[in-house]
Amino acid sequence: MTVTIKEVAEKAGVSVATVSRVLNNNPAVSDKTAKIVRETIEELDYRPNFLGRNLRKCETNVILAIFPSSEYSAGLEIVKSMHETASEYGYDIIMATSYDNSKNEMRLLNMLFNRTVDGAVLMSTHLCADEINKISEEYDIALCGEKVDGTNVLTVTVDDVKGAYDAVSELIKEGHTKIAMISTGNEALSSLDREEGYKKALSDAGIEFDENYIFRGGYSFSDGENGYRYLFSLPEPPTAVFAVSDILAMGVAKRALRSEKGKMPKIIGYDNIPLCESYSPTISSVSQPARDIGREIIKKLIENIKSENKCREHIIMPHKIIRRESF
Amino acid sequence: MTVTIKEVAEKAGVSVATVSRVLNNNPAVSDKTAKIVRETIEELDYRPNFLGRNLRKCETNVILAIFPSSEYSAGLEIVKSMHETASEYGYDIIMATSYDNSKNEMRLLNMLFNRTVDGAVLMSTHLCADEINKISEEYDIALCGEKVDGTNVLTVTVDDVKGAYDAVSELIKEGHTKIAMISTGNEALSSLDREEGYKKALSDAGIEFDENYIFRGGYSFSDGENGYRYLFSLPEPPTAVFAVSDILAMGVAKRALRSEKGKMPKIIGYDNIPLCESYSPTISSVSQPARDIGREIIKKLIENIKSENKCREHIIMPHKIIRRESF
DNA sequence: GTGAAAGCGCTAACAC
DNA sequence: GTGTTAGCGCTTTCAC
Repeated sequence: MTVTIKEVAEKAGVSVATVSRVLNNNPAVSDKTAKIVRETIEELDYRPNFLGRNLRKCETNVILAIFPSSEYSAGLEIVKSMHETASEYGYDIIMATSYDNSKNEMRLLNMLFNRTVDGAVLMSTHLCADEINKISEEYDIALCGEKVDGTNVLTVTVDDVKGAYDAVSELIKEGHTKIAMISTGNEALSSLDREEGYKKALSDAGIEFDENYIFRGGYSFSDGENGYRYLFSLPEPPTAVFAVSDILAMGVAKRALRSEKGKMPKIIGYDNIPLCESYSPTISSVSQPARDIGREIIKKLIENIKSENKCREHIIMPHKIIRRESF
Repeated sequence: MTVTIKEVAEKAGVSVATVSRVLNNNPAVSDKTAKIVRETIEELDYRPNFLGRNLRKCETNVILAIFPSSEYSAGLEIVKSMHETASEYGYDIIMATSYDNSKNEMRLLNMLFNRTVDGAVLMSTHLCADEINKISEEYDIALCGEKVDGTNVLTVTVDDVKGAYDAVSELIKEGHTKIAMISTGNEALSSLDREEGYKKALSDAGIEFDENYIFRGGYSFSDGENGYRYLFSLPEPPTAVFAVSDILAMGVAKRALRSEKGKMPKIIGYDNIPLCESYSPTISSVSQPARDIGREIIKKLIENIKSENKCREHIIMPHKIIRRESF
């Protein structure tokens, strides 16, 4: 077993309370005593056991970010900024992945229930509103990037309806009328919102919505490729494509590049992951302000952790359309 | 405060010891008592506080994987498989990023020192051999993907010298003699090994090594692009390029595609990240067996955690050359 | 089969 | 300014 506070106290010839005071920078310790204690700590290479400390204080200064899948690269950007903000407050961020499995998600949330972490950020979730509300009665959680209807929990997102609306409107402004959409098949809430925005933009421009112009697959690159194959074998293929994620957009671009028919449709993705800038062609996208999202959510979550007065706002951050070669 | 074991005991009319036994499936409890206790737990929605539990048992069943940067996507593959293996043993994996900063790394390792986690896997590290050895005397850690010379710690890697050797040898076999390398500027140990393998392959084939043919930048896509710009403005540009990472290789490919001089060099990257398959052109690569690496390292690490008999082997997993369009 | 009680390492009243 | 002590929530030995 490792060295404990008691051993430090004995060796330094003081009580454990004094050692504890030194550890917590309590000013009520004389400089002389503090010096001796610090030297002893150094000498024994003592590290406080946080299990004891946390048990007593009922806090860990760690926040858990739960990812839906390891492919959610937009989330990594956000976590990076969460980390920076958390550092300022003396908190650490750890990540874990549920691999799109609600059982895993619950298991990870156990770290919250059993007080291994002080709070959790769900970067998209498979839980339903009731479950989320129940958890938030007793624990500090936040939703990031994706709101869940019917929840009353701190949430930071972009407006997905509006983001999609703006993206599609840009395409319309350029004269396109045959605009297809590539969405995800499941009930990912952000996808549904983006579909709504897509339809609204068409309708506001007086373009009739054609169900055949929506392809619903999964999240992956190859789903984008399949989307291309489907859409461009239609009798009247689209001239522009709006995809609910950048990876899907890249899949479309790749297939288009290789197709013999040649003509490259205009393409716009969503999330503006770093790779958009690097892909060939570079991919236009709807950008989430990752830095601001991460900062905002951690700031509010830590405030919630520290106070009885819980903020349950739904904060909407502004998005931006980034135009690159694909559009 | 949440409901505790004591309240469960009172409500169920038994002692805390009995509740604890039920929680731990101790067979010495009568079915009747167990049933009552379980019902009470359900009723009160009681969740054991792991801080108490862990403090007592001195274990948390959580392993921390420390990432060097959020761009290390090959690591995500490995963590996925670590997670699968850990689950079988009742362990959870959490991730955190040091953002290539050894101070952050040490801060994260505090979770190990203060017993918040039972073990840690360093997915590449900025610590030196002495520090690592010292930590491993008292705590269970493992190195993954990158060995550190002079350490005596459980390590699972591929043979980077041989991986690079094989990649370059393949290029030579195809008749190339002007083979450049794109490496990282810093002292990332795997990069150094890969440089060694590169040189050895050339020398074994009787090709003279030309320092001008090595470009050293960072890890990013744009470093790959810069590498291309540098190499292909040399009086005698190479005909093939070996890059120490797939992202770098993609940067080269993109610039090559856009260059007016037209000719695409043969390109091979390293790590075989999923994107290799999706990029345009698809990127040849040296593949690490991510699944096997993750499984092996977690299996051994958990064995170490549970036993006094520490395995400190350096396990080398086989690599594979994956040929795609870029080569 | 069950309960009482000690104790894991730490912090925070409360004394002095 | 420092020490004594209770107790955070849990497990486990030892009685019974």
